[in-house]
Amino acid sequence: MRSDDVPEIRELTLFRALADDAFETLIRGAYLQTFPPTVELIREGDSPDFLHVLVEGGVELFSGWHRRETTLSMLAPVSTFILAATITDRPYLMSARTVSKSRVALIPSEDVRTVFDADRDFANAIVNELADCFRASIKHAKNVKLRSSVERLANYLLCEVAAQGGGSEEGQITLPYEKRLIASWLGMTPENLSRAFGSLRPYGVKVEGALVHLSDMSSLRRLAKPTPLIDDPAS
Amino acid sequence: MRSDDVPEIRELTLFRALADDAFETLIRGAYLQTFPPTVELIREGDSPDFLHVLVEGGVELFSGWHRRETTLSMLAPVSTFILAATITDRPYLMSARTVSKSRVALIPSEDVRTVFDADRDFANAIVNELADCFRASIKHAKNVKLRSSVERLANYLLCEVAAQGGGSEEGQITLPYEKRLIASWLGMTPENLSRAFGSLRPYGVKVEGALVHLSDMSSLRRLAKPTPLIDDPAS
DNA sequence: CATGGCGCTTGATCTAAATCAAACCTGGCC
DNA sequence: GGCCAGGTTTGATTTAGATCAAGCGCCATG
Repeated sequence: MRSDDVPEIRELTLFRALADDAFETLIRGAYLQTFPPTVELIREGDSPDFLHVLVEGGVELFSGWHRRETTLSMLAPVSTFILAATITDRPYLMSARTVSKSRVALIPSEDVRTVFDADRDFANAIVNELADCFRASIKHAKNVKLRSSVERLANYLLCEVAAQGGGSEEGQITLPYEKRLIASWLGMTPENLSRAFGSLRPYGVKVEGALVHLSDMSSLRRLAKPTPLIDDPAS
Repeated sequence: MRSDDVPEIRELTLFRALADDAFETLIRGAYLQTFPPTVELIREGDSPDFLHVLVEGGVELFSGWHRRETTLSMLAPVSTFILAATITDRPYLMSARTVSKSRVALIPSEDVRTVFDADRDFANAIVNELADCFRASIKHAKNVKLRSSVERLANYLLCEVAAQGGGSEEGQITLPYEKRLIASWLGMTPENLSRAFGSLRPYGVKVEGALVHLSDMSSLRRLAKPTPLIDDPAS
């Protein structure tokens, strides 16, 4: 494992409270690989041999069912996947694929479980991480079941502009993923995402490729009606 | 707390591995209440003062957003809610309401966190319970995003007949909840659920009130295409 | 036993989104 | 610099599901 990446991995909430020797145990048995885009790292149904850590790039968690496919999560560095499968040693429910050139650390699941048994702080961190994942999944289900596709897009844009340091009235974002991936995560087709962007034009939303300008966020908020119980990742 | 209920609560996976004194700590501070149907036990956004244990009856976990509402989970005895909120001490993301006369134990969240800090086996059980909740939520999101409403109903019936001890070709179930609640959980209106039942008639599905007869389960499976990665609660 | 309320079913209509097709645009590769 | 492939946009059409309305049936209550 390149020592360059270790500090960034150490700083992850999951690992931060770990005793040094416990962290060393995990890192010593891990290895790091760089993957080009569109490589399938995990296939749903498979056994979770590793806890993956995305160090650089981007990863999509998705699932398929008889010629249909949907995106369930989009991961940014630095983050782990899939802790719930690793800790319970049950088959992956989701597949994972790189969406851009990515560097991923693979930590053997057995090592994770060994340290989990031994290190109290790690157990605490795991509990909080699992609770966060579960809460994120509930928010996603609420988003999909309670809102129309235009409402989901509007709220997505408001979240993204907050994450990218925009103002409270105007802002600009660069979409972090291809539009067809965002469409899939939001539960719609790429054509429909395009039409949804179009229907937000009267609310001050202007699209130029991957660049999106928001010039009337009050108006957009009135349409979107954001709530921290769905839209705030930290809540 | 009535001593009648304590053995059933003790047998829950979450509490089974607890040391006797730790379990006593939880039970001593808890109290038990009986509620009539349609009582709101939890409101989303509120602070999680208690971990609830459903001892008898039924509870629906649901969420609302500007005049819209959806069911996110239907709980049967004996089960707990909402562990993720209790353990992280963050606001409830879902509301809970009784769907029939129910007996519910309320265990103070502080006691839960105290025992979590002190009892290693409890920490393990909590991790597994959270992972299970997260996995169930992923399966629900997959069901909602990947399947049509008829496919969701067909798979629901196949699951329910397996849970109620039906055969592999024919079976009969009693719907455990009102149809409008099942419709909400499956992500459709009551009218649409009725029509979905109707469109399953050619597949051997016959409805009489809350009683459902399945007389051609091979045919129904070919339509439903069940997969353990969505439909098996134990997988 | 009668009445009223709520859940469910059915019919008619509307709408949001998917599907299919075609054209355009952009970026990467030769 | 040109070409090609993939992503995106736009148009037309279809479809799944929602909405609205009305009627029926069942269960609980008086």
